[in-house]
Amino acid sequence: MDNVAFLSYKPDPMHTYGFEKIEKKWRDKWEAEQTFAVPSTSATNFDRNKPKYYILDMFPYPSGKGLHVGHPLGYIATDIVARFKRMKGFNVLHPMGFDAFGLPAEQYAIETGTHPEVTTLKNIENMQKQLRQCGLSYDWSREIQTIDPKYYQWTQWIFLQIYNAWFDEEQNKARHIDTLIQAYENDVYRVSAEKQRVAKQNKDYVNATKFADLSKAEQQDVLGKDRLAFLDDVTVNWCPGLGTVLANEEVTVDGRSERGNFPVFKRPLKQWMLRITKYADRLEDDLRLVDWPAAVKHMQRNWIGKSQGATIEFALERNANEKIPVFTTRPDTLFGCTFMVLAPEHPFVEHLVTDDQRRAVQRFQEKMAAKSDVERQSDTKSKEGVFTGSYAVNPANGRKMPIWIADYVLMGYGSGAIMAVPAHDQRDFEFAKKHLIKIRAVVQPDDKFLKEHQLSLMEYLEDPGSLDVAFEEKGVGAQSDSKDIDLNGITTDRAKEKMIQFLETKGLGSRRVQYKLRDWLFSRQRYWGEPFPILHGPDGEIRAVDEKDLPVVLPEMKDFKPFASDDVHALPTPSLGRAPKTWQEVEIDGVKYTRELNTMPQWAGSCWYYLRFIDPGNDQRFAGEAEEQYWMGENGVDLYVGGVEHAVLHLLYARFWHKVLFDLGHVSTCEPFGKLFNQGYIQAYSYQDERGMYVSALDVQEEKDGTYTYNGAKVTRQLGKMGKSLKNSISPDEVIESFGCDTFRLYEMYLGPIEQSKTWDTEAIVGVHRFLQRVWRNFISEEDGQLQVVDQPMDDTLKLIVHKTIDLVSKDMNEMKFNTAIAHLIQLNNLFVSMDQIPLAAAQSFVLMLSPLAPHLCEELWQRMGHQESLSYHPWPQADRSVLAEDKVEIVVQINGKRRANIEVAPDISKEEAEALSMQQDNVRKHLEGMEIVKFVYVPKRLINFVVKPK
RNA sequence: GCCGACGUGGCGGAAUUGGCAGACGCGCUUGGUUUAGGCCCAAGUGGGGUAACCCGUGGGGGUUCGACUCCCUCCGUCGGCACCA
Repeated sequence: MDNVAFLSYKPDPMHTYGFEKIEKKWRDKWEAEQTFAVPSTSATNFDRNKPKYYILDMFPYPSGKGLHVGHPLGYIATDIVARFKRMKGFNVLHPMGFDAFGLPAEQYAIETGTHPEVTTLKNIENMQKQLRQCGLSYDWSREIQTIDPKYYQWTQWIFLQIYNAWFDEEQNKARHIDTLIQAYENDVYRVSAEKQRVAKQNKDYVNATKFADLSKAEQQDVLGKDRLAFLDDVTVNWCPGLGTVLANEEVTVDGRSERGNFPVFKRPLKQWMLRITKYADRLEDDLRLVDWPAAVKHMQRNWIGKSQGATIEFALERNANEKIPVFTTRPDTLFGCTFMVLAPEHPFVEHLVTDDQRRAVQRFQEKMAAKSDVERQSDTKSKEGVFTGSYAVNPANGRKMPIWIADYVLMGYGSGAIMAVPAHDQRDFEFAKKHLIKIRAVVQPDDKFLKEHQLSLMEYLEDPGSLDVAFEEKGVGAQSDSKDIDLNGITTDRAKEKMIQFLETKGLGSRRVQYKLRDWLFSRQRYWGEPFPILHGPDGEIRAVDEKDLPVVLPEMKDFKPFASDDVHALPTPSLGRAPKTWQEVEIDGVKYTRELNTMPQWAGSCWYYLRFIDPGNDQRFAGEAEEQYWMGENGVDLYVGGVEHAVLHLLYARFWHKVLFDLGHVSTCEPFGKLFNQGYIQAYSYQDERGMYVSALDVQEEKDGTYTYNGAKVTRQLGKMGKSLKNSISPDEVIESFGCDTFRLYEMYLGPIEQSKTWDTEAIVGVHRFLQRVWRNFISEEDGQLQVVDQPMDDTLKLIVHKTIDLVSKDMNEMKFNTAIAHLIQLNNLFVSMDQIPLAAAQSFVLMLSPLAPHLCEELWQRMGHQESLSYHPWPQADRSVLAEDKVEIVVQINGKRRANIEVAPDISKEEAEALSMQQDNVRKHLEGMEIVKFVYVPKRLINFVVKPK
């Protein structure tokens, strides 16, 4: 069947069951009876003693484009698990909602010229309609929308928790800001490390002896140095095309916005930041605790970028008191350091440069400043740099080293300066070769390396000719040339350790853990987001909105467009600047405050929505304590399913918020998502004509020679995403209309493992449809529509097969291997086809097992079997172990690994009995003739193997 | 460049975790039903051979009575990170 035929294909009514009627009947019934609604944990009809299972989908953005068949893949999978767990006796929480704030919704609203709320609500309604026909067992009574003021009231509340918290390094957790104020007021401010650090940063306040003596604005300024949410002058990613700044995570590698693909520029700006870096260590460490795909953990670790090493102070040659700190992960190679490199923007450069080098350095700095980030990052080969004229002293051996600046050292990481060890670092090596700087090998390579390059150890370490390959060392020992420390002949790991200890005792440096993770830029200049619950006073005081005054409702505005611009130099201006003055200005006790005009980023609402589902109607707290403890207990969300695209952004931010809430005592687990599962994508072929235009995939014909044509013209084929613009999108609606929702669900699951990407193949769908038709025909007579099931016991063979299937399908369900579960059910059903009459017990087990996958059909059959209650909460069938414990098993007899016979034996016979029995087989005897048995292997229940050789 | 995952018929994919490779479905072949096509039903379908049997899980090597599965190595595909010191 080609694609054209698929469109017009309708199963023959003569040979299909009336899925349209059946599916509508049961969907309506579930909805009318609220079958899947979960009562409050304190309700009388709620059994708190039953185990809980919280299963969650990543909630969607209500985009205007509607769903294609790829979207429901994860929802169908979670629905099957939810239905399975209910039958297994769990209280199942399975909610759905919409993440409706943010750029995509606003961009769509701008494109269509209507208010984002109107378009968003319309899109939500449309998506709900599409989701409903997939037969998903959500508790819709718990639906949430992030744009609802009753929801974002708590988003704002959580922001205030973060704002009113500081990170106590000693306890390695967040605490309420009052504890810090108290410490300051108890005069600790004057003497504590905090005070000194703050004093250093705020030279103006050094003279104040008491915290209380500072002005309100000054106090807030001091506290801002420690609050987990704070205003700061930072270099931000400014995107004029979108009229907003973006988080690092929202900028692509080639320096464009992830949404809209507009160019992004660096520029300094005062912005709200969240101090996620304080949690870098715990975010990294606690990945141990969660059951997540290795790839996602890997990506998060990569993003956090923890590396262990040391900070080493390098003194200037001309003045030993002036020091430049560097960070290194290879302190053991300190003796091999032959020069230093600073980032071109490093503030110390000005101080270092000598008169004769000044012009060259300035020219280089200007050149680097002119380069965009994009250019600088893509250009990893050139290794440009210039000598500053100054020298530093290697603290370990007193050698004099030139100080350079170069493009390959970044200001944003470590201290913006490095010790260069050209012999043992690829980049330093390339730089040293280009600029003819001395190379010194100090780590001894392994024997294999020396052999390959035909070098002796001495040659390697001394001969300049060997240094072309020096940086390739594999590291088995280290050399040193100081009397104070001996690293010779020990492993790299031990040498690192020894060097750090040496540096610390000598006061030359210290152990240091460095992270790539930066603080989270939390403000946006767009309209369609949560307003900050923050007020600005006339004297620069920052003041949190009182909790009782939440929510700060987003003002009604006709013109909500961002101040976007083609002008690179245009300044970021918040859209809320267009809001009425009555909204912008607030008077408290005679003081006029203005509202914060930035809004929160798209991620804010999704950082905690899983907590709201627990108790969505609560207007006293984000969720009731007892409810939170029950549903989040132990593992948090028990199963969280969504795409890998959220591996770093959403999942890192949500973990961070959750940890703050945990530290402040608002939630009971330190991790929100115990188990995470990434569903794959559904891919589809798209077709382009000669001009590169996409043509409708449904109208493409495959020719006999394997090429593809559209209206007779040749087109090229490519496998990729499904989408309206690619003209290869298939909506669930059309599939459900032709084949029914049960077939659609079954088919999506049958394509392959959920975690894998797979190709949508319109042809194969008839396979599972045929299966469901056969199921129907097996149970319901075509002539009279009567149930064809007899209340008779199963014979032994059928019993064994049914119980084996129960065993296998149960296992598959637990492991979410729905494709193999379906295969086993098809197999059992094929057995039913060959039977005249199906025993009731077998039919019931079969229908129960199929029901999570094809719920409508199974409910109908279940009812026709005489049951009043929905099977949704009926216990899952149990495999009878005594049936499965066979009294005879067939095992293979092999000779030298070759199968020679099959014999039936009792499963628990002895090795000797097995040997004797197998010897009685003619074929075995024949092959043993003239042979000597060297060894006899017996694997109980599996096989027998004779190892023989000619006599 | 670094890190990670994977490689099984014409296709999507199974394999009780080291035990009869290819379950199940698509496609294909033949037959039935049908005015015809579609739908539906039945049988067959890794390769070679009349057959007994032989060969087969990217290539090569190893461990084992026995390897898709474990180890080494090479090749290929996909994904992540990318001047992070």
